[in-house]
Amino acid sequence: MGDTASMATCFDMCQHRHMSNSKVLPVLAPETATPCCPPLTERPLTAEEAERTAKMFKALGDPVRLRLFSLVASHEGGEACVCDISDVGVSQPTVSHHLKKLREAGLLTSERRGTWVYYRVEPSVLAAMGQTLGRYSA
Amino acid sequence: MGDTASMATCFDMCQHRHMSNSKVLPVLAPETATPCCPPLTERPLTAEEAERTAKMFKALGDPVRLRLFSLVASHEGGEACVCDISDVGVSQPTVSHHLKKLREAGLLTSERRGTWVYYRVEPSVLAAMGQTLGRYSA
DNA sequence: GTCACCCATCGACAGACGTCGAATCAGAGG
DNA sequence: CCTCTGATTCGACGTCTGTCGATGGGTGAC
Repeated sequence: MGDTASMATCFDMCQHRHMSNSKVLPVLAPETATPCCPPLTERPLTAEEAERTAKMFKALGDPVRLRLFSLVASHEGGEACVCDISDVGVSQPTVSHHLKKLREAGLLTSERRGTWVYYRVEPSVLAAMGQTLGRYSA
Repeated sequence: MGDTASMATCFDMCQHRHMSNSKVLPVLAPETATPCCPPLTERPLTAEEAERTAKMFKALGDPVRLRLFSLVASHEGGEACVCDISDVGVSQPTVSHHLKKLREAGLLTSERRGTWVYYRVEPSVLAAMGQTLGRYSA
């Protein structure tokens, strides 16, 4: 299950710009990361770039996953226990399944503390996606 | 086939900030549009918001579609004929199928001029997606 | 230990999705 | 008119995916 790690490193090459929250995020050596993806308007994506980038968008392409992600992202303290976000209209196994997908896409990280499992947003991957969308909103 | 229109209007409520390209884009009356989606970190998305927003991400969640979109977005003049972007490794009907999906998601618009059909990026929807991702990359 | 609780995994199923070839539609030009 | 070319639609097929109930694994309390 090394998907999470590979997606996380995928991003870090994408940070052409400065990040103000470098204190919070672990700093990875650039040479260990594979390049992720330029803005979609810059040049046509290669097949591999598209394959890699599509996984991130696909992870947010399901309504339930999007709600779960939003619940974690907006939760107090930046993290949420599974029991806090299980009320999205699907069964508990399904919630677990979607959280796993989000984890595999590198969008969330999980940590067990005692009885509960806490999920937390991986900001770097979000930033990579935003960068891929380009500067339309500037 | 009113999907394109509804997605386009979905965005325009999202423009809390000024837009410099209002000359290019049609200006829609805000009261005719349904709100799209706040940043994912601001508050949990409702079911309808998630449903609507997920469609946009889903559209970019396929490698072939992502490449097609990138080909249009990066093409000279901001638009591309289908014949210019049909070399992505799938058959021509499949290309047409994916372009239709991107159109229905509001990400592309198409226009027939003589023999050829030209596709063009809809910048507003991209902006809405970027805004939904929040300010991680700022 | 035993029980209760939280969460993940398993197995199965229906529906959605990507893909193709064939057919069809739309213009341009004989 | 007919034909050629570009693009979409149709019908079919295999695969992927979201969902569930049942089961299992881990942790804390009694």
